[in-house]
Amino acid sequence: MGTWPEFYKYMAKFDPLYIFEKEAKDQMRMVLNSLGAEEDLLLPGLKLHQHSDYAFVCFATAGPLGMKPQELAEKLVAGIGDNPLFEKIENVGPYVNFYIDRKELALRTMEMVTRTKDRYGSFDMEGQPPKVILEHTSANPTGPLHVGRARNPIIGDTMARILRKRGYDLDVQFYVDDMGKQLVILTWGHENITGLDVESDRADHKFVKYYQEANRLMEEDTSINEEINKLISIYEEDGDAEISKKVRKNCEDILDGMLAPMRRLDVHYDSFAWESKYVRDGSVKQVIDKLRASEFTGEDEGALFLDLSHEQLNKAGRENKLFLTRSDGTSLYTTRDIGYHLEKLANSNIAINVLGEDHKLKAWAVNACLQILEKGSVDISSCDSDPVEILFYAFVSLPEGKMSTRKGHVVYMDDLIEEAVSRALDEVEKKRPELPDEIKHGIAEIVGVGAIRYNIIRVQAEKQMTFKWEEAMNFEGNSAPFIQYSHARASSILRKTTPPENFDPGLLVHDSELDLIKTLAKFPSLIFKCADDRTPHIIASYAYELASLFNQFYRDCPVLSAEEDIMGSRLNLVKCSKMVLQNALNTLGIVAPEEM
RNA sequence: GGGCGCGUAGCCUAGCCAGGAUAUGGCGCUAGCCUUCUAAGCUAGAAGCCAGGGGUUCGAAUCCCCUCGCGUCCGCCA
Repeated sequence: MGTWPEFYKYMAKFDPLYIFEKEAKDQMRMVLNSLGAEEDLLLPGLKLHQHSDYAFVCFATAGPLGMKPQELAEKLVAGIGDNPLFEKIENVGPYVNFYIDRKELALRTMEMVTRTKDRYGSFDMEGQPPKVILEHTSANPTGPLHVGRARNPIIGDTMARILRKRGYDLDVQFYVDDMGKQLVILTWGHENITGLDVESDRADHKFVKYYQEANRLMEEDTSINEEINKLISIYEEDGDAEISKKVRKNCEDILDGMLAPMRRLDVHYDSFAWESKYVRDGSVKQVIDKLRASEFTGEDEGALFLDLSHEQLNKAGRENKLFLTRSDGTSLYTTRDIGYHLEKLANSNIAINVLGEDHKLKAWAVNACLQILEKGSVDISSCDSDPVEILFYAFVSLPEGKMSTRKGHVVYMDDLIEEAVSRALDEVEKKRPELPDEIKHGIAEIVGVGAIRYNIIRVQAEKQMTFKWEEAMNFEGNSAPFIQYSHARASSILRKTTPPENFDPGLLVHDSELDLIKTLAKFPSLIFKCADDRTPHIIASYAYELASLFNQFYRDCPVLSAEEDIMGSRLNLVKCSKMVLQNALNTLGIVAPEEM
């Protein structure tokens, strides 16, 4: 990123708060230096804080300087003196508090929002941006996506939007598992089972029934079991072009069906990686040969395994072998995944996967193998040395227990979306009966779908969730419709008058106005941090906070009835708020409606 | 049995990585606010041994150790 002043100029271009933070730090550094502090003592406590805009906590620094914390705080305040960027800099006991000059902040923030519009909160990388491959969803193409799986695409797609705003060159990939047994089983079912009630225009819904029935038949009839197993090995060896073609066709159809609810949720993929490719092109065989030659693997009746009892791999557990091939030498899922990831690493600077917590061991093994293949040794001491970065999420369960297609304990995404949109439509009918039907349906779709995305993304990925209809359908309080409603309110004001080009931000002096501006200012630095920390759920909190502050402003500060100068300033604040609400919602993949 | 993750008011949840000043919001509950830019909104109130116990520290929801509870994995399945 270059030298410090260059970085400063870079950040100041995108983040209106940056100059204030830098100035506070520079001032602190200057005074601390004059007091004889070492460089590493300077800034342990300088951060955003509830009691002021920036606060420096003096405890850690005072001791080594031979001062009492409060004494240091007083010296700092005296040494810094007045500063045009800050309204006031004062100490409260051992704390030094910086209060940003609100007029200065309003000016800079509103200027930046007005100028950059939908790019506010987006960063450009300097030079060639790093290439990131983000893999998400990658669900087995056997049937419709259910709610238990829904966390993956929503976390993935939101993360993708954040990384794009951060400026990365992003490729979002869906890894299609077309080598597994399930596809062959389901293809056999489709060819051989008749009389099944499968009316549906969606391949995923149709095929899941053949899949379930074929599984049942396999269990009760050994001859069918054998027949299908034979088919599986023919397919794996690509021994019959006709069979391969059929399986691929079914896979594509199911995949297309599965992605229908994703399209409705505005979840996007840039490319699809087909598992079979890595078997057919020989890369999996190369992986196997190379791993077989390494000191980290062993063989058990011809089956290759990763030896987890090896001192560098010491991963405890009852079973210390993680198998990489079958006895007949054919590959297993994990091994093919390594082939895929080798290609990924070759084509990217950063590879990120979104995975359920059940994949932890496998993901760990893939990373270990990638290290073995790359450098012949393994470092499992920290995730930082992992070639592939993983975002894990905990499962969504139903109140009655785990979601299971087999037991019928499932809520499909399609049903969830249908229900959400239908409930949203009820609300629109109640609240806006005068609107034409077409508009009502449009709003219901936006609101229902938004509510689902929001309720899934708002919770930290690694926390377990229990799916409850009442919560998923929440249209008030901490929910997408709450935020959308604020946006609609802002739009409604702006439909009535156009904000003047020239206005005085200094007229915005009400606490509600100032709090709102401060929150508008935080958006870019938040995107930056959420991108680097991989924490998409924080954007949900932010959007809610912003909407809430806009609603308070809406209550406290009449816009259209205000005196002309003030109206001009407020109209511009509404315009900026609308813009940032829209950008925040867009980051969450949620549509910002003009009315609702 | 072992690995990994989670545990914050009746319910859901932020903060935890980089320890500091009265622990963030929502749902629900109680009491209010629509002749005024959309009340899917706003205001006020009650409600917390931050799972439990030790430790480190001037200071711990946050760091370390132990215990308990929940989830998940430990297939020549994917």
